Amino acid sequence: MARNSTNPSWRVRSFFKPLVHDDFSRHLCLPPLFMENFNGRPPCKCTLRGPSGESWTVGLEGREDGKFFFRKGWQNFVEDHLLEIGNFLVFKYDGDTKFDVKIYNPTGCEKEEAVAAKNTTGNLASIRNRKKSMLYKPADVKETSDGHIAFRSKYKTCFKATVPKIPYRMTVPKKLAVAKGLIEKERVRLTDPNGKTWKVKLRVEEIKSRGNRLLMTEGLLKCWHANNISPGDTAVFELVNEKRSEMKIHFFRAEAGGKRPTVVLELDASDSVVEN
DNA sequence: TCTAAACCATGATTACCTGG
DNA sequence: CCAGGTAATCATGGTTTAGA
Repeated sequence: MARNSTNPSWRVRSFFKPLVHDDFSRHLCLPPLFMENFNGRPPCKCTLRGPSGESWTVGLEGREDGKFFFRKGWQNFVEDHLLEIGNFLVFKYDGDTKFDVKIYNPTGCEKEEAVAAKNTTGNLASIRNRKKSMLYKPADVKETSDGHIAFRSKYKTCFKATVPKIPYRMTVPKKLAVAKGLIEKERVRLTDPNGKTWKVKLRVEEIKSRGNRLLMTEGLLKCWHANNISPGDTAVFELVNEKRSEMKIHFFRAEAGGKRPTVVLELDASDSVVEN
């Protein structure tokens, strides 16, 4: 049966999906009523046209319970548009195999980063990572006349720390950890300057009747190794997404003699800068 | 042997209290 | 209100232990 826009049997042409569960990154369930349009013969591949006008090919797979999901390729769409819980997607169907997708923030406004998304399907993961990294607002880093490094973040929250002698643990400043809810999280995702992401475990350590501290542990060492980072180097963490505990990390290496670089943090929208 | 957790020690900083 | 003393909290890192 030809599916086209003039087919009067198409009752449901569009639908919306709020992203409320954290499994959205693997698949997205389509509304059963919308699927009834296909009379049991849905296409196995669809094209999603994002807000940028670029297209992504996504598999449409059925499950035994009769539900249908965007599956194969969907993850690319999610990553390229930096989709996150709270985003609101509107799908408009052309009656054939194409969907126009609009993406909105919880504020009700269209998501800016999504408008800028470019399709890289089929390219290497590193290209995807690099592109993702570039979608973060770049920090303004300048060397001052007295040899210091002025780091101006476009995000509200950042902190700097020296990579400790015992490199597989690092303290997250207490105030920030509590204020930003990190103390209740199990993991953070760090994006290094190459755009590669690292899942790092968070662990609250009790300090014998003296309160506690939040440590980044498992996974941290791999990130240091991959970036050739050693104890004494300075790392700056920007909290780029509070809900998803995503941080972008910047490195400033110590000089050969072990002299640490002096990094001064500044913020555009003053919230919390923590200097250790 | 390496990584990571658990526990401990210490110095620095911050918060709080009190007397003038 | 302020200065000084004290207690509480925090950051850092060392040691020991466990598990892969």
